[in-house]
Amino acid sequence: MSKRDDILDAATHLFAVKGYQDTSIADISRATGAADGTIFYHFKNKEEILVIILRRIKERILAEFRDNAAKGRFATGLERAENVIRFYLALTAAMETEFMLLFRNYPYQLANINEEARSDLEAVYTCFLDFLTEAIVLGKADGSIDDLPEDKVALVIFGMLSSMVRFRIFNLFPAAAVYPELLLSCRKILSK
Amino acid sequence: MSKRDDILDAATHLFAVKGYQDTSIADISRATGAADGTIFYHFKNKEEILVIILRRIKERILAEFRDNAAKGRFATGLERAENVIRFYLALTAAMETEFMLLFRNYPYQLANINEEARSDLEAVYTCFLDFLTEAIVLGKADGSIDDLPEDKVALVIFGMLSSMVRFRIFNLFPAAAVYPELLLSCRKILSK
DNA sequence: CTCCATCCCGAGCGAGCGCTCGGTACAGAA
DNA sequence: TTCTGTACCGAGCGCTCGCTCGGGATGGAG
Repeated sequence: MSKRDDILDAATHLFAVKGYQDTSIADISRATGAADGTIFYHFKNKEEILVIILRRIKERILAEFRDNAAKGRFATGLERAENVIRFYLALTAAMETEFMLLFRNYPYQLANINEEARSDLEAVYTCFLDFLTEAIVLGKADGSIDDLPEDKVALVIFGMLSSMVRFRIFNLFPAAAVYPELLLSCRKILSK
Repeated sequence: MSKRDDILDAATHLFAVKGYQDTSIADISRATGAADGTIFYHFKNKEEILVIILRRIKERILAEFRDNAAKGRFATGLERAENVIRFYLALTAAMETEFMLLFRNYPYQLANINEEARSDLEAVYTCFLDFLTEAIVLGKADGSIDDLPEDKVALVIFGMLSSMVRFRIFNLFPAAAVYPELLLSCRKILSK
């Protein structure tokens, strides 16, 4: 493992757990054994570290979603939609640290002033919303899903899911215990 | 208006819009015309400003919810639940700045090390959840709401609502356009 | 008037921050 | 062997931050 990767991994963890602003360069160098100077040899500044981390996260999430979409075969649009939902929940559990970072405020503040960060964050959200919207369109066509504006319903469901994940990751509520009701609620919203 | 209130108002706005960490004492003094020293005459440190702001927000939100509950008369539990939901959406619009602050990460970080902040934040969430849970229990009894664990369903609905409000407040998605579908979804989840 | 409390001011402190820069170590090419 | 490029180090610079402190203005009580 190269020092550069060490730095990215440690920074990902620290930015997620402590937050970007509360993580100093000294924190990262302490966590990696690298000197301050080494960090600025590999990255032009602190902001660039976060931008590159967001890029890595985006690429991994998009790849995972494409993988999942490629291997699934479903009889109805509703089943496809439920697969996307369950996959999102599983992915947020498997990539807990990464989603913790995505659920923080700072990346969105950065997105306002950094074009790369903005497009990467957008891609992550669009990815899930697109797959879900696509499934809803199929379901409306085959009659398994209620006839409602697909992008709006997708956004409502996305909000519901991401809130539960946020609650779970930040230990605000025992949200994992609610997953059965969560899936049931999604089914109620989608079906006629 | 006393200088102390000026400081609290300006700090509320700045903490909400820029974030706690990105707001310096100098920012607050510039916004109020008060000197740095004046701020530390009224508050023992920067953290205390936020703690007092959270206390004020909690008290106002709890009062609003109690007001709403006191004046409402509803035939069914479902109608009562829908009133709570609509009231939450109206309140978040009326107190946009305050909810923007509540949706930031820092207050929760603070809650981990400050008992007052923790209990105030908890009270805000418990307030909404309690009113909604109560309505669901009534609805289950009178048959207007499906027989599901009331606290879990309340949490799912709360998540859905708060996500949409967050999307709207931070301009992430055009979430206000989704409010009709949001209410429809709540009804679908609650009814049999 | 004096005295005291309250409110406010702003220069300046020490600490911590992101970042620079002169330097070292070492591997492979010439 | 010398040269060159890559990786890494850590002292320290310049700056901003939260916060302190000595003092000034005002107003009511004695």
